[in-house]
Amino acid sequence: MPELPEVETIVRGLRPAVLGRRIAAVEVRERRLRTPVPPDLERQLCSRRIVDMTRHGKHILVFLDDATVWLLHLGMTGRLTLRSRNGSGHPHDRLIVEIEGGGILAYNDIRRFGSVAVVAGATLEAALAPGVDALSAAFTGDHLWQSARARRTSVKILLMDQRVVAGVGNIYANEILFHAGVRPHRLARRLSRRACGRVVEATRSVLTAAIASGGSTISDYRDGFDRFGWYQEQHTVYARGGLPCRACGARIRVTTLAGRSTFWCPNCQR
DNA sequence: CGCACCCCCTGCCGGC
DNA sequence: TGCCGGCAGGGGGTGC
Repeated sequence: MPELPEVETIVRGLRPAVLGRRIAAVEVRERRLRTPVPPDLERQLCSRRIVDMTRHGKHILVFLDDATVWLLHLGMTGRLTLRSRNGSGHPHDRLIVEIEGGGILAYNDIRRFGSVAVVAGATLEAALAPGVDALSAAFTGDHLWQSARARRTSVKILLMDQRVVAGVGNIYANEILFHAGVRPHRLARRLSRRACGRVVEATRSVLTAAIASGGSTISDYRDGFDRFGWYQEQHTVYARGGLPCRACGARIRVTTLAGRSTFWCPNCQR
């Protein structure tokens, strides 16, 4: 589910609500996530004050007052929401964090593909995928071009490789390549610097527009306050196989690339 | 190295 | 109506 725009929306919403507050209690309801929840997570989080909350790629970073960082990755169906009070009726709650005077931060994850950990601030970079954040100034056409040069893979697979650029998943890779006018299976190393620049520009504009719409809700995604995103209404190709292209009317094509559904317009993308 | 294919897990939807 | 296969925003592992 959550790619960069969804994670950014969650962080923007929750950050002001938790900043400066202390974690009063921690309850792990399910330790079997993608990687098992560490046995000492409760101890690592409890009584810590939250000094900052940011995002890198698809990771949520919660900076704590003992120079550690609480890392969350939401996988496919993860949600991080703030509720006024604890309660039952939330079947897939995996982690409950009580914020002193600030409600309950609940990590809910139907499929348990997400992960939770606490790392020392000094080891943060090692804990994250090495790719530059898709919205950072470091993600340039030249960076993409240089990354593509040594590799023999398609531009879509490269764009989704978190070691190259962090934050782009399947929905937005499809959307970005439509806006850049580039076919997903084009060999990345055969793109010109100029074309790489167009892909990076499209990345910035698509992700920014998606954030402005609160992300895409396909089925499971909700923001930090349990609200839907609306960018799915602006999707041009994703999940539109067989439908007419919004720009030219040609039928949107569907194929599989690296096991992921891939959509493109045979006329608008070359 | 790249990639096709599998896994993890749960829910939903369409077809029969 | 009910069952079964296929598919889903992610990531990691294997073997060719």
